[in-house]
Amino acid sequence: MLDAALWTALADPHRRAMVALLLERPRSVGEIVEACGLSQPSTSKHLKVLREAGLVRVRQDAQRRVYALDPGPIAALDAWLAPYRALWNKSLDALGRRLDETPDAPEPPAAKD
Amino acid sequence: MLDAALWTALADPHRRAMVALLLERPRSVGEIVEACGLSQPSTSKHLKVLREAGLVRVRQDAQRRVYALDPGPIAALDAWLAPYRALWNKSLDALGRRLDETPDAPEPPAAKD
DNA sequence: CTTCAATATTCCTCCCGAGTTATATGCGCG
DNA sequence: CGCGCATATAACTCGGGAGGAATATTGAAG
Repeated sequence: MLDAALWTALADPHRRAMVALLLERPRSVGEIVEACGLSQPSTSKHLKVLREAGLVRVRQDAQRRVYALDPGPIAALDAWLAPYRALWNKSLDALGRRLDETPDAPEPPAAKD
Repeated sequence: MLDAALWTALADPHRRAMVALLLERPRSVGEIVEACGLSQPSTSKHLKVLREAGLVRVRQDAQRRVYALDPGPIAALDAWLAPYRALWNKSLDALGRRLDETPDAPEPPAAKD
């Protein structure tokens, strides 16, 4: 189960914030530090976790390291989610299929679509 | 940020296994205990976490408690994922758009669109 | 080669989450 | 009404993850 690291990485709200931040555009560590309000070492550690989960990639630009999002692992998350999508489609479908189990409602003719 | 509990719940591999188990069909606690190989109290605690994250619902059947998956939170996860979907679609698109950044390739005339 | 800026790493502390054992609750049955 | 089964909760221990301070590393510039 390789994506255990992926779930662990995304379990932390600060790391999710970083990922959301990197969705807009790649950023240097300094920018991320300032945006997240964390200390620099803590930020670097979080970035390391994201890196090892494969969620981000680093490009070295002079002294700066620019982090960018890697879409692969998030696509894997989407794939994990796939089997459940059928489930909630079905439940929405059942909702739309009218709740005729109401014992005292005499079938209101509201055909709202 | 209500879905912090959701991420926390799904961060644990045992709980993900339980969720996957409940995707097939609702199960009693005893079944889940046996399937996951955990002790009964530990299983109950995990189920409590899933319950408080809204991921599962309980139906009481005599002494047994039958747990079933609730599609709502997973749909929320899907919604969270939505902004990233564009990202990896774009990256796949870029792959298909041919990697013409190869320095020695003299601009192949493949105008594929 | 020295120095400075940007980032990573180490060490330490603390809290939270997971597991186990023991116990409580609730329900059906005789 | 007391017993046994299924599940939940409490009390406790333990390991890991998160945060901060201090330090190491790397690259650019002079």
